[in-house]
Amino acid sequence: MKIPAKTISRLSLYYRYLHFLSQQGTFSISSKSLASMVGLKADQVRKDLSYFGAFGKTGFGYNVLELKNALARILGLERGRRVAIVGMGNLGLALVGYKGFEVLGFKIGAVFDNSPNKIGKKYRGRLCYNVKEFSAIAAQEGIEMVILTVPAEVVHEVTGAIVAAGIKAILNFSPVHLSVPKSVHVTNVDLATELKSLSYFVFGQKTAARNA
Amino acid sequence: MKIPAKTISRLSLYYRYLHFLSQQGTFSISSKSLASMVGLKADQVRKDLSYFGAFGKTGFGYNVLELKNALARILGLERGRRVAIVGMGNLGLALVGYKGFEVLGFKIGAVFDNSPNKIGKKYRGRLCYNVKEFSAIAAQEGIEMVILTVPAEVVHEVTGAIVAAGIKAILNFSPVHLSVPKSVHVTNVDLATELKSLSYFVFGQKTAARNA
DNA sequence: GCGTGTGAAACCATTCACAGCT
DNA sequence: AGCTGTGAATGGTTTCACACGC
Repeated sequence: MKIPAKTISRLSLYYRYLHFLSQQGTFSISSKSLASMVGLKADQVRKDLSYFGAFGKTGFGYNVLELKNALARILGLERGRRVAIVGMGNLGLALVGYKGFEVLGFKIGAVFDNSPNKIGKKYRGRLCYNVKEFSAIAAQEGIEMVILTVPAEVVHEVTGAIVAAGIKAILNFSPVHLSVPKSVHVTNVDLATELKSLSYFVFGQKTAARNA
Repeated sequence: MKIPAKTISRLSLYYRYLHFLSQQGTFSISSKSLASMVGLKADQVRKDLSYFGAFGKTGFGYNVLELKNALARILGLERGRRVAIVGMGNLGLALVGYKGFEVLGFKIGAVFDNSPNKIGKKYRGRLCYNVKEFSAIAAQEGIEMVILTVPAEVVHEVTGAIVAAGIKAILNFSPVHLSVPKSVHVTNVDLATELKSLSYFVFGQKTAARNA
């Protein structure tokens, strides 16, 4: 069966709320309550889960811990993945300190930059390596995923090195399209684009004059 | 005609590349070349544009500057929108310094926090205000959009203040669902969720055992 | 020939509605 | 009674394919 990509990102969302609920000691939850927490309909939650199996008990709901563990398995989170951040500019720096990653099982295993000012310095306790050494350090540190926060000018070069090192997952914050082999998964997070879309919904004009 | 939300985010993307092309002095471009820059098919580009009019010349392509200006009009970017950042933690701090916003016509008009340690300090030249004064300062500074980077615990309270101040556009980085009136547009950027989705595509298992 | 604009077709995702279990 | 799991229906988006203009 073909599973929609949107289903996957919703599963990630559910996982976060289940994590929270399990910390609260909540034992069970219905699709309806879970849905209202994340701002969706109960149908959607059940359909999403149904792609992967039947996790609930009829007339009862879901066991929070069981469902959380099932989602961890599905999402590949059973063991903490080691992540590198490449590019110690503003954004990279902020992400090194972002607690949301560690809580959910990701470990920042190494950070990289190309500037002599930054290489060798420590950021939140992590030594910054030369991006030229990426392949060696990534292997040594068991890096499996990369968060890419470098400026547009060096994206292609850096991406080449990351792909060559065998990394298959890149979360790309730089505002350019990455060309990578199909076997490498890229998710783009584009802050300026998000703002522009938002601008349309509030201020944009729904139609434009035909060109003269 | 109903315009897909996805079309809008792609228009934002096209805009960025057109901006770049116009700086290079490129005069015209075909849907095919534009598509290859952003990693899409030419059909998609043409279809997206066709919702708003006919901007191209048959057998020739699009005039870069004309198309860029048309998109600016459509997206509501003709004049710089003033944006506030609420929450001067790691991420908020990084975003104050993020150049991508200013380049594309957004202005960081004010920054806010609730901590006495931060209120009154300057961040990248911008005075940090008490979030309690949000309404007054936002009016004074002509704030039209908000980037929300506060911790989960205070999200509801802060969101209430933002909505009460009449803001209609929120870019939410906090990992909780915002409940706001339908007239307020929220776009969520959830970094941990993006990483988890990525994890699925690389490490996740496509099916799970039925529950025992 | 090259490249746009656009209906029509194909594809994908969400919502509905209900059977079935506890 | 309450809630899940899922086929069927609906709705939305992308891709196709072709008429038309330069």
